[in-house]
Amino acid sequence: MKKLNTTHSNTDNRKKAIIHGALECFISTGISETSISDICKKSNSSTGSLYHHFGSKEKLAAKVYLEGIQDYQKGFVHALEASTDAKSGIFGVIAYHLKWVVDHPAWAIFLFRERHSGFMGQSEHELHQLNGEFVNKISVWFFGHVASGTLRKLKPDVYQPILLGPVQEYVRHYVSCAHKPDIKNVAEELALAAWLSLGSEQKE
Amino acid sequence: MKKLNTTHSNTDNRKKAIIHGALECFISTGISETSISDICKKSNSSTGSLYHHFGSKEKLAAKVYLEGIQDYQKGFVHALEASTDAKSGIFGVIAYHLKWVVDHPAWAIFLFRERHSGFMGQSEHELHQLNGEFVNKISVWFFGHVASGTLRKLKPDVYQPILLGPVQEYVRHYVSCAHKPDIKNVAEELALAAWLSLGSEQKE
Amino acid sequence: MKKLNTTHSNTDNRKKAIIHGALECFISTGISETSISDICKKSNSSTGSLYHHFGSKEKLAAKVYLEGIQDYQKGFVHALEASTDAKSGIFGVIAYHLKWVVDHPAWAIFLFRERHSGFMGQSEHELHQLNGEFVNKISVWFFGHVASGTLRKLKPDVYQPILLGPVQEYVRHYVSCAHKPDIKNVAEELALAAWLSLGSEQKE
Amino acid sequence: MKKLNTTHSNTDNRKKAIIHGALECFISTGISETSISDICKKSNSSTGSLYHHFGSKEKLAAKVYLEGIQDYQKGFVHALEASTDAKSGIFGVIAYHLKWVVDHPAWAIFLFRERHSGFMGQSEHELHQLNGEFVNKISVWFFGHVASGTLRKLKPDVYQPILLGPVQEYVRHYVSCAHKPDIKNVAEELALAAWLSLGSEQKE
DNA sequence: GATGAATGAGCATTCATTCAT
DNA sequence: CATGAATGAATGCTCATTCAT
Repeated sequence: MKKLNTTHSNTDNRKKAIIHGALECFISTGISETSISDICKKSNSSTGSLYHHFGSKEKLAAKVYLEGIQDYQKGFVHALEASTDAKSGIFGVIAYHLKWVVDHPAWAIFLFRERHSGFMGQSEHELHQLNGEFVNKISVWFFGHVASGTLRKLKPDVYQPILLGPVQEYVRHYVSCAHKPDIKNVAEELALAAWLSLGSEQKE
Repeated sequence: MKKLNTTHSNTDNRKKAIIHGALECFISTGISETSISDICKKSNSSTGSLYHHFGSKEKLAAKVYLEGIQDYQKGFVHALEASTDAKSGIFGVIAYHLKWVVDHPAWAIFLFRERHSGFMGQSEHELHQLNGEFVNKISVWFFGHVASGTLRKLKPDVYQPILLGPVQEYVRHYVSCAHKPDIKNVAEELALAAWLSLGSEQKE
Repeated sequence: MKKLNTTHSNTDNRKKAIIHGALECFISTGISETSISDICKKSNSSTGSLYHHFGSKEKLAAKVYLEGIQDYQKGFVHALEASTDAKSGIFGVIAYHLKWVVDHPAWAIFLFRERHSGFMGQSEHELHQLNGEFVNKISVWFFGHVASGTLRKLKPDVYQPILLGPVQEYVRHYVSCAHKPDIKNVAEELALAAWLSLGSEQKE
Repeated sequence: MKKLNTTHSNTDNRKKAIIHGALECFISTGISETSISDICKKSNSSTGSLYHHFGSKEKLAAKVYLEGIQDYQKGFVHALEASTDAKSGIFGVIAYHLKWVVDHPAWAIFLFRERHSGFMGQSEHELHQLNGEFVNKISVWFFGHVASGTLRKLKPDVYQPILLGPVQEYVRHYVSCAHKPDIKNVAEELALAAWLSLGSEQKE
């Protein structure tokens, strides 16, 4: 009478359905504006079930956020660390960022459209840890290339803005409208821009 | 015989108080998370008064937003159009942006921390018009300098991200923590980065 | 400098405008559902003015009601007392009722569509007195004709319902829809019905 | 294994309690003047529960109305159609009407004291359908007896007013005061009145 | 008399969360 | 684990009324 051998139980499917339902709701109406009942309808689950699996709206939102950012960051770091030199690293991560956005449109909207302070609640710790490691790895990479002279020496705070600010800004706009970007060419131009700003070949 | 010379009526003061109270609340807890009652407490006004003057929470939020963005954009365009050449224009607007953020910390948090789609409601039209003119003026400036060869020719969509993405990203971070930036030097570095990305002197 | 010789001052006009504005609002949305502000808009007056002249919403509603019912009752009693015999009295008041409804459509809706208990508040006394006299006069008329044998002897409570119930019911329906009745013929049929019910010629 | 044979679930009881609580409130203070909180107190339920089951105040009011009118109309039609001739039909429905009022005093006040246009909102359709069938059945009955010559031929619009106007008017008065009528005798007199007005035996 | 800003209690409704089944 | 009825605090908003000008 027991369920034998369902490797991925219904439980897992249910959880996934809720997470995706929540994501859909969050991006189409905002986190605060999404009610538990909205999520239940979208994911064909019951209030009780949702609470059984996630405990609270806040924890569910955090779960959604972490799920996405983890995937994003893992690929990002991989792209960076797989690079053979500074220039290819910069081109790599910009291309990666754009591709990730195109491949995960819902997550992209959720992660990059708004700030998420205040919604992480108890899970803020987990997020901070994640971000700490992420920033750390990026910094290590940067400092290595600054030390070797391939990247210009700047105030530590500006590396990430200069590297990612333009793509982020571009994506934020792309994500607000519904319009698909011509990734290939845009990636090239944005990456080149970052490289021109960060690389150390003398100019001025 | 009445009301001679009350330059700023109580009505105006009341409205300003409400707008500023709302701004304070919005940035410290978020728009959705701010209740009308919060705003009333903060601005020492009554529910009725708030509604008498603004009609709804949505319209109030829109008013707050428009008030801020109008001031920001006016100065921005001025800085751009006052520039004598492309390089000084770029350095000018970056410096302007950072200075505006430091001078109007609350507005900066409100305007630059989150997207505001969905909170403009009926006022979206007014905002679109405002943004339209703003983007237009910037485009005109850019195309002029591209035509004259001082700026590189790129896809139209990437100019603004490359110009402002880094400062925005920097500011977003600065605004999340509470830490005052070393504006002077940071402005210089961010402006130079933008110039290196956009200027047409051959490098690569 | 004083207003000389305005027989009907602006004050009177203002009061009339408010009463009629209120009546319009009351019949189109209901008393409770009509706000003071609605009435002000409809009558081009200010809140303050309305309160200056009428003191409260309740008193205004009462004034509107009394104004109407007084006019109605005066004509009714006149029609009754001017009659030469029972039959002509009955035909007279039924015709009067229908004509009054057609001539004062707004008042008719207001007076005959709903009960007005609870809205008279302090003015209930005035209304009771008015109704008392009205019912009294009708009763006197009835009893006279019962005594003289032209009208059947019935329980006192049923005379008015039998006399007016049908027209009231007819009017209530006519007033709910917007459809003009063929007064002439309908009046004849309804009056005859009342006469058949009340008159004493033997039948059954 | 669960819930065997709970004929009337708690849910049903809860709904009934709310409907009756609402009815009580509506007749004692009016629909608009009754607050949701009043109904909750009267019915020992919570706001949330009320909204869970009825969706809105308007829908609840409609439900209360429909519940009552359905019961009233069903019995009315039955009394009419069970009659063997015109006269017994008329006497039957008048008696039925009065008896129903006495047996369901709260419903009677609610149904017959005020017009309910405007409070049905979305449910107006359901009501119109109900009323349509009701009026239809009555008309069929009337036309049958007119055709066979037992009832006088009149304009279609006046049959119902003449038949029911007097009782309605009588009941409306009875319902405004709290005084119990001497049903038996009154029913007789009102029914006779209707019969005298409608029946075709020559008189005048 | 006229005006309309100000007040704050009150209202319908929503919603995260709990819990019995 | 799943369900959905129940809860009640909280929210945005309305409105009769007051009062300074």
